[in-house]
Amino acid sequence: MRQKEKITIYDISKKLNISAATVSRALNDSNRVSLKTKELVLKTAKELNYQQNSLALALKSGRTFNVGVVVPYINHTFFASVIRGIEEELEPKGYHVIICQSHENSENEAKQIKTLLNTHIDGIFISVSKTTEDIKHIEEVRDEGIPLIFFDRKKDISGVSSVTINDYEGAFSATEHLIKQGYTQITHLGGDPKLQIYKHRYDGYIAALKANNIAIDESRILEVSSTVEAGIQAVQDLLNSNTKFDAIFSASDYVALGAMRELRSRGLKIPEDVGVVGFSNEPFTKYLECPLTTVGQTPVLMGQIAAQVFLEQIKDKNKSVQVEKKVVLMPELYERETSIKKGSIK
Amino acid sequence: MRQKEKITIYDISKKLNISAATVSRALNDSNRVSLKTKELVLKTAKELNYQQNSLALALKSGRTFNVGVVVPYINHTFFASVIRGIEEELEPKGYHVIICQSHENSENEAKQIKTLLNTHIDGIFISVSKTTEDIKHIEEVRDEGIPLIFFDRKKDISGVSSVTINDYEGAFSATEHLIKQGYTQITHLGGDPKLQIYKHRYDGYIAALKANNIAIDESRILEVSSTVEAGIQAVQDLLNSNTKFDAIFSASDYVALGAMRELRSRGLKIPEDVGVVGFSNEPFTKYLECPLTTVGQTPVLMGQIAAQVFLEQIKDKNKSVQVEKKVVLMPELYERETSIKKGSIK
DNA sequence: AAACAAAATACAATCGATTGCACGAAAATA
DNA sequence: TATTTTCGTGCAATCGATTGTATTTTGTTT
Repeated sequence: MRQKEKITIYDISKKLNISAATVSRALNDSNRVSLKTKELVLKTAKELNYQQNSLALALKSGRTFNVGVVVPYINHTFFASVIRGIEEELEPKGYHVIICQSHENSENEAKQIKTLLNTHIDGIFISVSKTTEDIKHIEEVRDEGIPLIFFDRKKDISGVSSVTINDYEGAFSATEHLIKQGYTQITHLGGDPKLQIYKHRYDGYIAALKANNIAIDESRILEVSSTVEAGIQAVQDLLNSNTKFDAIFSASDYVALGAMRELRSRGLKIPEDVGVVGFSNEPFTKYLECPLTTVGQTPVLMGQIAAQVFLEQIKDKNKSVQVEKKVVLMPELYERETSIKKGSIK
Repeated sequence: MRQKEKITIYDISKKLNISAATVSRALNDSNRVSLKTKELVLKTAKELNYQQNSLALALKSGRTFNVGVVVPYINHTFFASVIRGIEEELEPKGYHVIICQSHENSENEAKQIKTLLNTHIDGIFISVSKTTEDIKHIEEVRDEGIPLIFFDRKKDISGVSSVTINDYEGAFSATEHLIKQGYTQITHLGGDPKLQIYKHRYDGYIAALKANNIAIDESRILEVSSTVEAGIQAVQDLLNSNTKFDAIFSASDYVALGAMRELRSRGLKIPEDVGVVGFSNEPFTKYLECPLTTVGQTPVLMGQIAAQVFLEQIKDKNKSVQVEKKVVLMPELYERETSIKKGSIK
């Protein structure tokens, strides 16, 4: 196990009989070093296979070229895809991405942020946990002057940038799509409105009904958690309470899947008897025998944009006033079979 | 944007009129500092909200408490889940996880490893890309004395630990399961044997047939890429060439799904006419109307074990001889509907 | 009270790179 | 030729913590 000894600027300086300061300047292409010396240093550096020690640089400069990403769980496709986007955008610029999981728990989230700050990251990307209400730990990041970017799940904090999708429009177009297909009694299986995304999806649903002069029926609106089981339960509740409906707009693909299961087991046909639209474009939706119509959120793009926002903030860091940037992406409706009545003309 | 000035041991030393060395020793609970001074320092540190500067420590000690993970793509459920396991195991020990993507490209992989080494990570976890044949960049990690752990996709390199699943057994039990269900003409849709995992799955398939005295028919064995389209194509090829078969064991869930699609569109019933078993337990497999029997790889566990192996190596680092550790996990067969003939007794 | 051992603390170098300031030499100006 | 610029380079401090080696202080022993 031969531990290769690392080459430093001192090794170069000794070999060339010049000072380390000059070596440093030469490597950084300072105009205070003669061309001859520069070339000599560069050549020697290459010969000795010199690699700049990023730790020493980080200690001196305060920049680590590391960024932190905090998400509830990294093995949820959506978050993993956003992270992919961030990584692919930042990697060419020399940044590394550190990942942290909050497990949908506000205290974990706060702790993760704290250790990230102590690791001297250059920026933080975060999608807040469902339980996060106290935002002190997030404000602290801003107050330390560390660039902070929300993605998807944000909180309204002045001075913090965010990249989200337009959940309102996504829900609106999904609902309107159902209406255009001839469905009129559309239920909404929504999520916890404490998360802005679910609130917006609800709003979009309501607005689409209003825009099409369809009365809003509160009994058709249920708040459920994002699981298959909750979807099954929701349809059971609807049917047992004799609520009439001919379509479901769910704020979650999992809930939509559960709903489909229950509808079928009750002998209802999709899309003939009931149309179904989900949200998120989870990978499984397109692999179903009857592929699920759903709203796609372009997560990789979201990550890329978030990374770009970060890079801009870094660049503008010397500027006196940090302007927050709010990017809102347009979701995309994937019209598949669960909402297209056979023989109907779109 | 008030940039909080960080408190250092010098601030504490000034305030207490003692040397920074003593402060450092007090904070590290050295027995060369009097109890009185220790308490005083600890109290003052808390008052001033002192946070140890991890960069300075890293520069001095050479340990960063960062580890790197290199995977083809982080938004593939399997890899994301392994990373989750690694993160959850290492986070309590103070480690941070840096992620890199190779995009299934050997050169990218080498580059990522190089920049990771330059970032002074304390260890590297890697699942090699499909195109990786030259392993110089991996040997370099070992030669630098950086703990290296392969997971799932490994290369045989002396002195490097690995955590894999027993693909052979997984394939064996999957194939035997089909045999027990009464299928005898079992095709294998395998992957590129350059990757050990696919070679082992192939071997397991062959062994199961032999163990059950079933003749091996080369025409029933196809090598395909891991996509739905390839699965469709494979079944078309089999049917067009009039190859007889009553079951499919696929080394990929995606290929299995494609195969199922094509079988159905040709009017063949699953599992009555053809049984199907996949590999990986991709999330979508259980959400299908006819859930797919598949071999699960316990990826989160794999990540946890890999992290444990790493922690052991760190602990043993002072030991003269580094022993490589090879952990092989047992896969789990999820028996679902695509391989269970109705009315059959398991 | 002197002598010595033990305990507590301080000094200074180190990890590797950057950078303000000083200094000498060469070049430009008077 | 004398004086001022310009240019190239070196010195030393700095980033914050650790640690081997003094040095001082305290306590014990005779």
